[in-house]
Amino acid sequence: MSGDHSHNEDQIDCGSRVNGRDVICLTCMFHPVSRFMSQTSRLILAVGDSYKHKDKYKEKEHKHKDHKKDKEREKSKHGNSDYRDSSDKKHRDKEKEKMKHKDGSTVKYKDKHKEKRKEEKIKALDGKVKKEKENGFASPQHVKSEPEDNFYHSPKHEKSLKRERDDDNDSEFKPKKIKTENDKKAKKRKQDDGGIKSKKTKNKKGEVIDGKKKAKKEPEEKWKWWEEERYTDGVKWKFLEHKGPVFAPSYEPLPSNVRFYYDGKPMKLSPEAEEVATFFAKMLDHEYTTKEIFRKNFFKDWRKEMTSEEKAKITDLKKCNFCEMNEYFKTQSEARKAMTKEEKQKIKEENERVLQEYGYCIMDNHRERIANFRIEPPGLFRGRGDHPKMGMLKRRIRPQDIIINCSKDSKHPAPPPGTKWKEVRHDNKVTWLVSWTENIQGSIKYIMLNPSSRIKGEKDWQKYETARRLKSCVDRIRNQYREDWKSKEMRIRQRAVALYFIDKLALRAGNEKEEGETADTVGCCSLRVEHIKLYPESDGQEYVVEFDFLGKDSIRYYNKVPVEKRVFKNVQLFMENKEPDDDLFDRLNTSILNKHLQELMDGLTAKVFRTYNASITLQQQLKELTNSEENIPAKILSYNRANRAVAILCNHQRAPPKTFEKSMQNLQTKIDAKRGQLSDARRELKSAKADAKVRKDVKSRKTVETKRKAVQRIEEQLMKLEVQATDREENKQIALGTSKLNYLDPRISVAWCKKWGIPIEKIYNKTQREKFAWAIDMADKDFEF
DNA sequence: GATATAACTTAGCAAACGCGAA
DNA sequence: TTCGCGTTTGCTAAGTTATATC
Repeated sequence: MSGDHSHNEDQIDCGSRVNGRDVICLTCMFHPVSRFMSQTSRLILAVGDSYKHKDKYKEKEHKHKDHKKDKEREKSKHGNSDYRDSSDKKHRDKEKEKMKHKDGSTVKYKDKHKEKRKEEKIKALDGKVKKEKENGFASPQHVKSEPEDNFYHSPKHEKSLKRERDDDNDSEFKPKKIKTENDKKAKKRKQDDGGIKSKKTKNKKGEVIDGKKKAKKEPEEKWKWWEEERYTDGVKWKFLEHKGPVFAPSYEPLPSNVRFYYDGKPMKLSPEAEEVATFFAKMLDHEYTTKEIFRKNFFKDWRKEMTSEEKAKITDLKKCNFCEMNEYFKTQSEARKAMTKEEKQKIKEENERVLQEYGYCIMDNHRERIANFRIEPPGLFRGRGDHPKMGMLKRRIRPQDIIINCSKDSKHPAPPPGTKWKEVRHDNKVTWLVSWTENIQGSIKYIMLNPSSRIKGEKDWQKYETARRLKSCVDRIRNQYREDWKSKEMRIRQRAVALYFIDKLALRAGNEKEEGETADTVGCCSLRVEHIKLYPESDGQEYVVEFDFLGKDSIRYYNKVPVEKRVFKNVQLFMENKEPDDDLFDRLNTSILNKHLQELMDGLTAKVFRTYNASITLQQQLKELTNSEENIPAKILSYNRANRAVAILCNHQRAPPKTFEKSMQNLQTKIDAKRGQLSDARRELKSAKADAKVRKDVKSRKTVETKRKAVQRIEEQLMKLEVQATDREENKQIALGTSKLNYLDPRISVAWCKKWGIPIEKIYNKTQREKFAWAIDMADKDFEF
């Protein structure tokens, strides 16, 4: 795996090991993709668990924190000087003069926020609570190759794709009305497509039950919602009926022989305290339970559940022994695995029954699958990365916490006997069926429909249509932000540079986050000076910017990329006279950016660039990598490589599977065996040929043919295995699923499959085919994103 | 305009599932 | 039939964006 080249000065060499993890350069890792990756970018991939420490990274953070501490003191002495006012470099002075000219305001958008962060940081440091970056994952980042031929004009907007549904302002949402409306639609479609499936889709409410049975027996008869009209004016549905959520099973106290020990002595806990103790006991093998914050938060919340006697006695978590409880749960889990077939079958049937009862709702005459109909059970909060709230108790949700959303005229879900819902509302401007407020962040959680549902599918389709519209005006937008790099106003320059990063590197928007409430992660607009390094020259390239920060889910983004001179100079300017923990874009936030984007194109937001660039990259890559001469497995490898290119662009990483090495070894063994088989078969063919030459009879000629076919078959099998090995190796720490599910217009994949005669099942599994049913149905082989 | 809140999408991990080899 | 492994599915945290409120 080791490459013969090395990366940058303070970078890690390809093939070396950092803190026990392999460092792999993607250029070595998979060539076809690297072909389109910028030759100048340097991609380093450090292998490891996303939330594990990486000392090198940590060290750097430490340095920054210490540095920050010093600077804080200095700053409090001298006040916060405006970086625009002092510079010893001539050209920058000139730039600054220009800036001042038009942008004389002294108030920076983010000052308040920044100050707060500083205060808290000082507090944290004073309190000797050192925050460390947990994630040691370096991103396998690549720079999107910028398409030059973006002048394709999508002929239609999503709005024009379908006629808008008449909004009859029906505030009552009576099924009767729906029927009338549907009858109209049925007539319309009869004209359109000969009325296929009209019977089922046109059923009135009472007949849906019938459709239920039908759906089970004849799953091929699916509702083509994409052939119908859409609602307008924010109405999401007109009729909604469901059975409410399924609550977590109530707590079952431990058997008396399973004991908790405090300070070496057995201690019987009250049911409330015991339940919370089991949450911790179940996690004993997890790294979480060794983390100081986790333990602190857990213990604090656990004590809240204790009786006063327990509280008085249990004062030190270190003296708590949960081992017996932990053993008990392990035994339970073993027992579950060892259940008889019949027992397992019974459980399966019960699950199916619950699914049938609670897992579906009726929305506008159709029985639709609900995504998450079970309420999240109580437990300990497991935040990602260095989360300040990890270990806190996630409390049990009760009926009185639940808000039900359904039609007025539907059969309302009944709360469990003796309980009440918090509220039953009838809001058809939202898509959720059930909601509750969670106690860790105070955010609202929802029960919504499955991705295969009309309501989700329509939105998904619309998302890709917006991205396709961007395709037709991306050149104009790019030209504009290039112009804006020269603006006299700082805020406009910042906006333009940020947009360039979002477009070129597929960065997320980067909202501001409340300090101390979540892990310290950033996106584009919230980048800080400490996340960027500038190299006027590096590795023979000019104007190189190095990004190193923790993004969503505390996944590390690392990328060293050459940028245009003007961008470089601007970033230099933005960084001037700032502290490491100052915002890079102090005059920009996501709201400002998105407002600007909205002006450039209707419906345009920062995240559309991610969708657009992901999809366009897939399409380009498929064109480039697919070889018409190759067989199906080879073509699928090409598809996966194109998919991989997108995953790299979007920085979708995964921890290498625990069994990765072993599984590669197994595959290699298979390959070796197959090679042996092949040489045997070839030998046999040779001798059969020789034999046939001597004998010259039909039988021996037949034998030759048989042997020839055997060789061919084995060759094919070997090729398949080798392709599989390549694919798996290249995929070691790249997650394809996220981009496939969320960023790639499915019509591109469907068109590709149709063009090359690849069964769609090879690209999408059952769930994915359900989600993308609309695309599978509507895209033909000539579809262009 | 700033801030809070609501609604919805995107994200990675791990348990469950299911299939082929032994 | 069992076992081991790859794949699928469920789970829920963590983002983005729109909207409401002050």
